[in-house]
Amino acid sequence: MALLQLQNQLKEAVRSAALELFGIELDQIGAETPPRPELGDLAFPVSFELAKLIKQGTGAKVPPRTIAEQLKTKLEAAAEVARVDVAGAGYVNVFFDRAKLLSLFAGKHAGAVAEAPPIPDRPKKMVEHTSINPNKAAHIGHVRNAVLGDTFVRVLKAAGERVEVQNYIDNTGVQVADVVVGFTELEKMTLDQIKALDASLPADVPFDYYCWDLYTRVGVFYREGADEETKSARLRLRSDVLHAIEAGNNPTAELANYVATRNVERILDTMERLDIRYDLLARESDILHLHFWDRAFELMKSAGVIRLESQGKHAGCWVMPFESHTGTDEHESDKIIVRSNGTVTYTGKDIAYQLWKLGRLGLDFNYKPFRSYPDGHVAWVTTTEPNAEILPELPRPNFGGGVKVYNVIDSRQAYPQEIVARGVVALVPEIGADASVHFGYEMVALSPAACTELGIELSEEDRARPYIEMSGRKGLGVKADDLIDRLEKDALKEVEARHPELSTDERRATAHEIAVGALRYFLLKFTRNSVIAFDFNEALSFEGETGPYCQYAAVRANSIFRKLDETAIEAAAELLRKATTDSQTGARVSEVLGGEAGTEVWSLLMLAERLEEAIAQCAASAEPANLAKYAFTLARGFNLFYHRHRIIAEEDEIKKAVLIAVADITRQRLTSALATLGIKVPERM
RNA sequence: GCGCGCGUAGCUCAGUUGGAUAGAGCGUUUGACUUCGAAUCAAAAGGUCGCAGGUUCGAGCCCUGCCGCGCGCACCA
Repeated sequence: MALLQLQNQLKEAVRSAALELFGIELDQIGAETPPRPELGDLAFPVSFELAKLIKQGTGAKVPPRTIAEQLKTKLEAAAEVARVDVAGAGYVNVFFDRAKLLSLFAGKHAGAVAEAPPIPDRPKKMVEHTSINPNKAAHIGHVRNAVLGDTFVRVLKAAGERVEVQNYIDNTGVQVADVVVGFTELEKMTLDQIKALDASLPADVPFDYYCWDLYTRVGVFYREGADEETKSARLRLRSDVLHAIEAGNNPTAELANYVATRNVERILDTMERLDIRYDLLARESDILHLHFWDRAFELMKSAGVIRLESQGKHAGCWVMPFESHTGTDEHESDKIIVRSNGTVTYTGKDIAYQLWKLGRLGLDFNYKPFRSYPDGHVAWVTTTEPNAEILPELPRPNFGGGVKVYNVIDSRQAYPQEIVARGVVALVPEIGADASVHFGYEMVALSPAACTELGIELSEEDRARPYIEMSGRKGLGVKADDLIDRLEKDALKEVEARHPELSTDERRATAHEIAVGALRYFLLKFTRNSVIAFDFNEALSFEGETGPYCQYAAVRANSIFRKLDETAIEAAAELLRKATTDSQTGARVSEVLGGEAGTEVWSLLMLAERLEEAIAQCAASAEPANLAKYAFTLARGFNLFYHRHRIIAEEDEIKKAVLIAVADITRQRLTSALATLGIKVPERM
């Protein structure tokens, strides 16, 4: 039995006791962990609520402590419960039978949490993340998006959900058009020349890096060094390119497609370094050419979700009424979906796409494989070509049609996201208002110190700010690959100093895992709505509350078991099982787990056993930082335990068995928690 | 102007649907490697939880007002 089951059992006991004693039906029973282990293993603050309900029902004022006393006797009946205390103003504190619980937990292979198989009939959840404009390299702000999304996917999977991961490719946007203008106007290049350039670029300036610089140069080209007439001619150039891309089937569109696809490939390479993968790349050009919008437009018109304005400043536009934002003189409250020139806005396209994700559009993409990962997983991409996917050896999954969609998009887009969600729910009310979730997060900004380090000159105004926003347009930002390279270099230096006996490949692999652990943890330890003011020292640290700290704890634990006899774990479990029948052994185990030192060991076990709870809570709250904190707390607990006890040298057989069991459970749970965060545990570090 | 978010230790941040003595990391000071790995551990110092009211057995958390900061409010994507 797992701890979670035991908790649920006790909650049921509280529920039936409340019904029996007071005739009150409790719908939700809160159970919490007491602030200090001396107070117990599980606390029910339920007496306070019952006191309130009794007063409401009968008018009788019953002190919470009196209620708690009555609940106490009911809970003490459970076999796993050693005793129950009433504490404070009326807490019901449960103390478990430590020896009994340890014997229940020991020797099992509990590490399978991260690979919990999805339940096949489970309705599918969709997570869209990354969605970087494919016109330049990814920066750390993009990585925050991808790491949050990928981690949340892992959390959902660990909680037994079926999940589909999508990456939206806006390959027809102005950003791509800008880079195309850069190639054709600034570089005067043809598609063949671009391909030749791409093939000849040095390793330290890959295609997406080249585009990064070109993109900023185009920005300057539009804005500076020319008279107004020339500038507006240049901007016309941009909109001509944009239209050509949208229309498709012309040389400009072909060139743009090459640029976008190459950038997507490079971005996927970057993400793969961080163990981030996708099931489907959904391209905007395909949404356009397969007429998803036309269908959505018809649906919206016939449902009366949008209306055609005949007068006012929005005359000729199709708008969606949006009353929650009161209109002012400057800003209308209605949201334009179709412009007066007949073109659709981004929001309109997004509604169509969101409908498809939820299986409510009545149209589908065509698909073809885009890339295969080493383990055989395939990321597919949408296409307009019919039957493109017919490859008998590669069965295609069914994409789309989820019951719930999480869009990982930064919180600046809260307003457009709200409109999309409302539009969708207005069209298909039966899916419910919570089918579209904006999984928002704050941006990664640069600290003034980071800017200085990057050699970025700041204006006086910017220097006074707490942080400076990154900008792809201005080329202001830390490229993801650069940061990963630097982390790997730093980690490699440490590994080389500590483990000269390892081969070059092993050292490099270890350094890579440490670098990934450091970066992923750094981006996950902040809650979603906290702005990360990026600081190199903090991000490059391997000490304190970091990924490597957590990895290190697991590595140390593993090294104990590498040195122990292979049968030690099973032998320890056997001895602990004996303790449940043999009263003398049982008393000794209780003694080892008692007292101040024993309570510390016991607390670690309790914490480790709360992994499922932590994952479930993380899935429900959609806050990956919760799990990151849990992993760190568990690692910290283990490091203390490690320091206090010598397992291999322990002479007391019973104590050794207890220590082995607790250390084994802890390392399994820690490894599992880290895996769910996308962090691996190296052999040595 | 309206909407959203934030304000907690010197700094960066947590704080579990309102719950017990508000917690971490970094930094500072001090101590611990002859032991299963010191990327570690222990100890100390550090708080008017922005301000003022309110709700109740109980508020960092909920409500109201104010102050400060950030973001958003396009026939841009």
